[in-house]
Formats: sequence, C-alpha cells, structure tokens
Amino acid sequence: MTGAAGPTVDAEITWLLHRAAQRMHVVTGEQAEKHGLSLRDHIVMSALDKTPGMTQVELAKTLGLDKTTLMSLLDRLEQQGLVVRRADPRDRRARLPELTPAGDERRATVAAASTAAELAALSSFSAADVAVLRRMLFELIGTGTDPGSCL
Amino acid sequence: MTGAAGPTVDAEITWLLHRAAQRMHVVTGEQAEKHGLSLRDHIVMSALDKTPGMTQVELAKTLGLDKTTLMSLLDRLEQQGLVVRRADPRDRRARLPELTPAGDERRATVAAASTAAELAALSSFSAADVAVLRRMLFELIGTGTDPGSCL
DNA sequence: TATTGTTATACTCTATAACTATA
DNA sequence: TATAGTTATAGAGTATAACAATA
Repeated sequence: MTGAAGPTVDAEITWLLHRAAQRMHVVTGEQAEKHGLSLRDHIVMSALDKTPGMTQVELAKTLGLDKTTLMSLLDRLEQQGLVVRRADPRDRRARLPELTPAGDERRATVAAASTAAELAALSSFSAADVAVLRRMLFELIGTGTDPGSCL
Repeated sequence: MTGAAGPTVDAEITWLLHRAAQRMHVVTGEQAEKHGLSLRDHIVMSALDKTPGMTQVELAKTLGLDKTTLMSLLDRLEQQGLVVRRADPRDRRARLPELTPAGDERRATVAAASTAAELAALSSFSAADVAVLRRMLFELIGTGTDPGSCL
C-alpha cells in the first residue's frame, strides 16, 4: 500500500491493532468469564481498586467508556453485590462506586488469572519489546485525551 | 496488579490494545468516511486489491471477519458498484469478489488518505518502534490462527 | 457428508438524546 | 446555567443457526 517497502507486514496498523485487541480480548476475557465476569466488568473493578473515590463520570473518563455504557456495567456489578454506589458527602449529585469485600475478592481472583493469560500470550516476546508496546499503546491513547487520566 | 513494578503504565495490555485500536479506528475511519466508506469497507477493498481471486470464505478468514459479517459489507459495496461477485469457473458454489474500476479508484483515494492519517498519528514514534509494534501485532494475531493467512 | 454462499436472528458494545436532581 | 446520574433508544459489530446449491 505504501509502495515497495514491506514484504508481508504492510497491512494497516489500525486493522492490526483491531485484530490484536480482538484476540487478547478473547484470551483474557475467557479468564474473567470463568468467574462470572466480562472483561469489561473486570476492567471496571480493577480501576475501582487502583483509584478509589472517583465519581462515575471520572471513572468513565479514566476507562475511556461512555458514561451510559458504564451505567449498565455498574448496574450489573451492583446487582451481583460486587460494587456499591455510595453517596459523595461533598456533592449530593455524585455517587462514588466502590468494591464490596466480595467484589474485591472476585477482582483479585480474576486479576491473577487474567494477567497470567496475558503473560502467556505475550511469552514469545522480549521484555523490552513488551515495554515498547505498552509505551506506544499508552501514548497512542493519550493523544486527544486530556492528560490526568492515567488509567 | 502485577505488584510493585510499573509506575503508571501497569494497565492491562488487553485494554490498552482495545483503546488504541478504538482511537486509530476513529483516526483512519474518518478518512474513509470522507469518501463514503467505512473503515471496514476500506479494509475489504484493500484485501481485494492486494490478493485478488479469493473466495468469500478465504477473504473472510484473511481479514479475521465472520463470513456473515463479510456478507453485509460485500452487499453494500456491490450495491454501490465498487465490487462485483464473479462466478468461480472451478467451483460453481464459490464466488470471487473483485474490485470494479470505480472501486479501485475509490480504494486508492481512501488508501492514500488513510495511510497519511495513520502516519500522522504515529509521527511521534521512531521507525524502529513502529516496526516493533507492527511485528508484535502481527505475531499476536497469528497466534491461534492457521498460518497462510498473511493478511 | 462437507462446504460456499446466503438469510434471519440475537446479543453486545457504543453513542445520542432527554430527563432529574443537584450545583 | 451547567453538571452527575439515569433512562430509553438506536446503531454498529459480531456470532449462531439454519438453509440451498454444489462438491
């Protein structure tokens, strides 16, 4: 497409990213589903663990989710008793989702299985390559996003 | 999550990939849409250009699309006069989609705009880093897929 | 029997708009 | 007026099942 350069790997980065994400979604998602969670459930719960005290809008922005998308995720997690929405004492409009003890236990279980699966899928790469990948993805996401959201 | 190691960038690779793909999808997709195509339309047409003579099943496998997903894409492209489905003389079940002259012209236009947008989005990275990224994504996709599909 | 193309269908993800209660 | 949460809804993207024609 660009011309004479690449031999086999000249496909669009956009589509390669899409398919790689799709594949890793399967790999880690099936770990989460073993414990009754979707990948996105797990992502939300990880964020609640790493950065507690966020409002729902802040949480959505951090994860790159639409606030309405986050709603259904939180609804389901709350219904399962894994998350509770607490009132923010400083702003009566806001609600602060947080993990319940049961939620945190589930989160830790899934986190272990998920990262293990991720490591296995990346096992053929050098640590340096993985570091490059991680840095590039992170910077790519940051482009166009306001700073401050450090996932 | 893994423990004490990473300072800021310790998020799951899976989610980073997802969001990076999402972002690049916007970047290159809006170029395609300037010319009346979706990103996926463009991906299909690029594949038809690079590897002509594939059946629909082969095309779907190459692109990592479900065959039923490909159907609606081809339907729309055929309806717009950008693609035709020709009969395979060697297998009367099979049909070989190919670009029309109009389709190839449109494809070339979108390809130029799309790769330019991709390059711009990746402009802050070194060529070596982009090469690492491309190679890793490619290998990641290959895992679990039968060889032979070289996109 | 297996495979290609096809249709119908459903489920998930995502985004938009509008409403409510606060600020 | 602006913002946080919420609801309803619609549009993509994806996958499953079933069918016809052909191998």
